[in-house]
Formats: sequence, C-alpha cells, structure tokens
Amino acid sequence: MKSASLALSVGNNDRIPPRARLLAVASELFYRHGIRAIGVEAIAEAAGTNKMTLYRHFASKDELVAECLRQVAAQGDQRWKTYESAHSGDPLAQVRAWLAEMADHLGDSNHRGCALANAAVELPDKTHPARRVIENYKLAQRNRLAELCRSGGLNDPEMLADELYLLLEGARVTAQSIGSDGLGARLMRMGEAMIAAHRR
Amino acid sequence: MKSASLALSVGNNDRIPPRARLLAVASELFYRHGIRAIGVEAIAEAAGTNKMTLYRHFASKDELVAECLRQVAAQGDQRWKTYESAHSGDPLAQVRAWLAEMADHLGDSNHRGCALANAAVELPDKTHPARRVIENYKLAQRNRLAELCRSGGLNDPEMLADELYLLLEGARVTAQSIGSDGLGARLMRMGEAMIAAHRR
DNA sequence: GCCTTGTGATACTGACCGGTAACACCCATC
DNA sequence: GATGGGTGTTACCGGTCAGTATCACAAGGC
Repeated sequence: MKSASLALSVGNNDRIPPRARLLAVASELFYRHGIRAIGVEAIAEAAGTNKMTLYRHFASKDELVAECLRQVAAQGDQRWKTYESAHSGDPLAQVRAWLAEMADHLGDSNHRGCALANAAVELPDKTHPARRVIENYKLAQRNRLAELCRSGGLNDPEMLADELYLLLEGARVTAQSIGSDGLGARLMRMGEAMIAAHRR
Repeated sequence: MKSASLALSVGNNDRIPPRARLLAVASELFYRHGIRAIGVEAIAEAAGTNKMTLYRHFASKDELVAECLRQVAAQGDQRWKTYESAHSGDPLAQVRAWLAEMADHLGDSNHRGCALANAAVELPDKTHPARRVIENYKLAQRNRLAELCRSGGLNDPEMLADELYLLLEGARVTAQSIGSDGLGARLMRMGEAMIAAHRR
C-alpha cells in the first residue's frame, strides 16, 4: 500500500537506470517512514526492480543508507552554490537566502526534518557508515555559515553561526512534534533579529 | 552483550516490582539504541524477568513505548517544580536554571538528545500512542517557557520562548551529529544574549 | 487448610528481516 | 550470429521480530 504511491513517482520513467531509481526511492522511503522501518525488499519493489539488483549495486543496506545520505548532502552543497551565484559578493544575502529556503521547506506537508539529523537519531552506532557522512556534512555546514558571517563583517561570527544553525536545527525537530504552523515565518523573524544583534 | 550491563543496574534490587523495572530498563535501552532497535525480549531479559510478565503489564510494545515517554515527561515536569521552589517568584531565574541544567546534560557522555524528540523522529506514524505524549509535552514545555518569559517582564515573550526553546532543541540534535564539545557553554552564552536582547 | 494473584519458564506461531544461490533472459556490441 | 554484462525471477537461508499458550511455582489472605 505504501509502495504503490512510490512506484508511480519513479516507475513510469524506465529510462532511469536501476541504481538511480533505487537511490531515489530509498531516500524517499527512509525519509518518510524511517530507516529501520523500511526493508530492502520494499525499496526494490517500489523502484520497480528486485532485491538482487539492489545488492548488485550496494554492498549492504547500511551502505545504501550511507549512499542516500551522500546524495542528500550533495544536494545541500548544490543549494549553497545556487545562493552564491545568485548573491555573489554578498555573503549576508546568501545566508538570508538559505534561511528563507529552509523556512519555506518547514511548511511542506511532508516535511520531516533534516534527513541527516534524523539518521543520526536512528543510527546511534558510531561505526555505521552513515555516521561519517552525517558528521562531515553537519560540520561543513556550520563552518560555511560561520565563514559567511565573518566575511559579512558581523560581530562574533562564530556565535552567530551557532545561533542560526541551532535555531534551524531546532525548528526542524520541533516541526515533527508540535507542528510547523507559522514556524517558518517565526524562524525568519528570529534569524533577522539575531543578525541585527550582531551588527551593532 | 548489551543486556548484561543493563541487568546490573536494575537487577540487583529485587524489591522493585517488575513493572517499574521494565519501565526503567526499557526507557534506558530505547534511549540508548533507538526504539526500533530494541526488541521486547531484550527488555524483559535486561529487567531480570521475561516476555510474558512484560505483556501482563503492557498491552503491546507500542504501549510500553508510550508509557516510557509518559514517565520521561513526568520527570521533566518534576524538574520544573524544582526550579520553581528554588527560585520562587523569580521566573527568569527559573528559566536560567532550566537552561543551565539542560546545558549541563549536553556534556554527558551518554547524552543522545531528548528522548521525546528522538521518538518523534523514529515514530512518524501519527496514530502511534506515543505521538500524543510527545506533542502534549512539547507544547506544554513551550507554553510554560513563554509564560515565564511573560511574567518575567520581558519584551515579546512568545518570540523569546521560541528562540530559547528552538536553540535548546537544536543543540540537543546537533550534539548527536557534530558532537557536544563546549556546546553547553555556548548554549548558555546564546541564551543569556537572547534574554538580554529582550530586556531592552 | 485453601484459593487467588502475580510471576517464572519454555515453547510456539506466523511474519518479516538482511542477504545469497541459481538460472533465465534481454540487448548491445562486435 | 555469437558473446557477455546487466537485469529479472524465484526460492531459499538463518535469524529475529511481536505476541501467545501452557504449566509450574511462590506468597499472602481468609
């Protein structure tokens, strides 16, 4: 019943090679239902293929999870490049663009927080191949934010970066418990207030 | 292997009735390894009893999870009563005490975020009995914070409450990915800065 | 004495898990 | 037209999952 809706989104284009289809479907299912809640068979079926083909492309379910998260991280990096080219030479505008898009995503009906943060919650085992992906990305994200705050000429850029980053991370978690009614708008207000506080 | 260490912590006091032992052990195991990662048999064994006794006290694993989270929520409420009696008539001091304790917990080596928020990540199904517990508690938490900020005479208390709450929630998530090195101290600095910004 | 209530122990069910073996097939390349 | 790599299909493995049935036992109240 779950898989039917998934198969639609990917299965109608058979030109996409199985590996890409598997990655797309797995990312979606893991995100929506949780990593441990989805079995490899359901992924293969929803991708319009079978378990054998999955295991020909991925050594294990854990490696598939890690690869999915690598893809998510790459998409995040790509977004930053978009902000950079749209607001070249204006680091603060880039930060604002990022904040605005994240706030916007909060309102999505199928929003369920950050896939990487969720995976960290679900996979506490430090030896899991996905952990490295998560830690590297989250650290890079925070450092990138701090660098932009610094080159934006703001006071105490590291602290501002932490404030903005923790605020967003908290918003994405809170959206999963309390809900996200008006949360995006509130997040923007808070972010602006904090940037202003570091401008002096 | 996992259960051995758990059995130690509870099994040596046989005066505690099985239901309480089961709740304590289940809360610990769910928190440490994740809810879906722990089976009922492991819980029963770690509590020094068996699966039948577990199912005599809890209708299902889902109900056991919900009951564990109710216990966690009750402990949270209890902490707030402590702050209130320690700083009676000083709402801001109560907020600070809460922030300080949460910041302190961040540094614990076995810290793994908020049990309720983690459960929300792991149990996306809106019909799960644990969801109501999570949503009620998180909402009450935010409202209590807003009420304290208001009676503390601060400007825009709702927004300040959101800022502090999201900041903490974000810190507890971030501790699970990047780590918690100095995060507690940074959280305190940010909290103080935000309270100050709403004092005018 | 009895009888009830709570517990322990063991075995079981049916379903699902991640992962593999074996074999048929399609299709592009040469 | 042969060859070979990628794919589909089916069946299977051992293990674990949540949940249940059955029976034995121990204590406490009457």
